[in-house]
Amino acid sequence: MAPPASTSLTRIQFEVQDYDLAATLTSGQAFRWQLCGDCWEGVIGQCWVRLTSTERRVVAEVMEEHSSCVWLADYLQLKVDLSKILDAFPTDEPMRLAVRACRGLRLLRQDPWECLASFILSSNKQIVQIQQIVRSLCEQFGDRVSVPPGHPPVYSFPTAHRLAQCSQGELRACKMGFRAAYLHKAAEMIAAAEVELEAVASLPVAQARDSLLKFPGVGRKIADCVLLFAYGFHRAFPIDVWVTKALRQLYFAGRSVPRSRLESFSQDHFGPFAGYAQQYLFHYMRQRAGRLRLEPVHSERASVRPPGRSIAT
DNA sequence: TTCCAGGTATTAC
DNA sequence: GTAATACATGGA
Repeated sequence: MAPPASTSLTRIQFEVQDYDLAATLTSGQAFRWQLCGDCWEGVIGQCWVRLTSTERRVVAEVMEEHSSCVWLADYLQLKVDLSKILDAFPTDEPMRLAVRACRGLRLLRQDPWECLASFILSSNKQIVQIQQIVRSLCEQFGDRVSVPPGHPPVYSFPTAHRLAQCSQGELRACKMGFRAAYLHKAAEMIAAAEVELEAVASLPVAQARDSLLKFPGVGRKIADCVLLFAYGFHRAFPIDVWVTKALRQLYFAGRSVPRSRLESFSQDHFGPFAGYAQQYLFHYMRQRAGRLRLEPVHSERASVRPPGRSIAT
């Protein structure tokens, strides 16, 4: 376990248009971002990151050794022209309301293994519980990363090789229940190079999906999450309980609709950025149901910055 | 206490 | 092929 390599912080500013950082980081794509005072703190790869945003800027603080900003711009998809994406959405009333509710929401570009593993842990779990499991997994099996002086320890997401080495019992201690067997087997498959996640990126979407479906605990929905959140396949359209509810209520007059019908409708109706539209509908429904509580964490971590107002609106 | 959660695998028809 | 059911755990 390597000690922190440096102690100095670097500040990087990005000019942006239409970037809603809070919506992006709380929309159920990634599970490691925490509101600390008026900042968001998380880990990308081996790098601790603190983010804030204003109307025209995203400001990042990272340790000096990670100050090349290419990886961060890629993760946050800062260069994406959002207006082009929103213009491609269908012009119906539900989409208009969803965009009005969370305009500026972006899809992230995450590491495939972290995304795959996190979503294997997501099945039949609430987002807050997924966050707890992932945090525990990182603390138990991740590596310490460099943080500012006085900051509590922070850990990277554990590699597949690391998780393949530990027992299912050790994984279960992170409260993941029956998902431990799935995660462990998936880690073993990666470690044995049965599926190469890097190669999936260059496949056509159907073949990419088939590759992901080889992992235990991965069905259509989780495969589509990874296609969308890690690989950037913008037509992937994960249908979970919230999106099912959104489609039924907003497009099928509340009727019960077979999953197969929802799948065909999603592919026909939402266009080339269907996955983006899906994320707007997902976040809109959760917002409407009052399921987004953006309160700063009440721990010593919050004292790194003075508590500020909630970003929730 | 009961229901349900960014589902999947298994079994039954 | 579609429909029910078990699965670990904990928030609401």
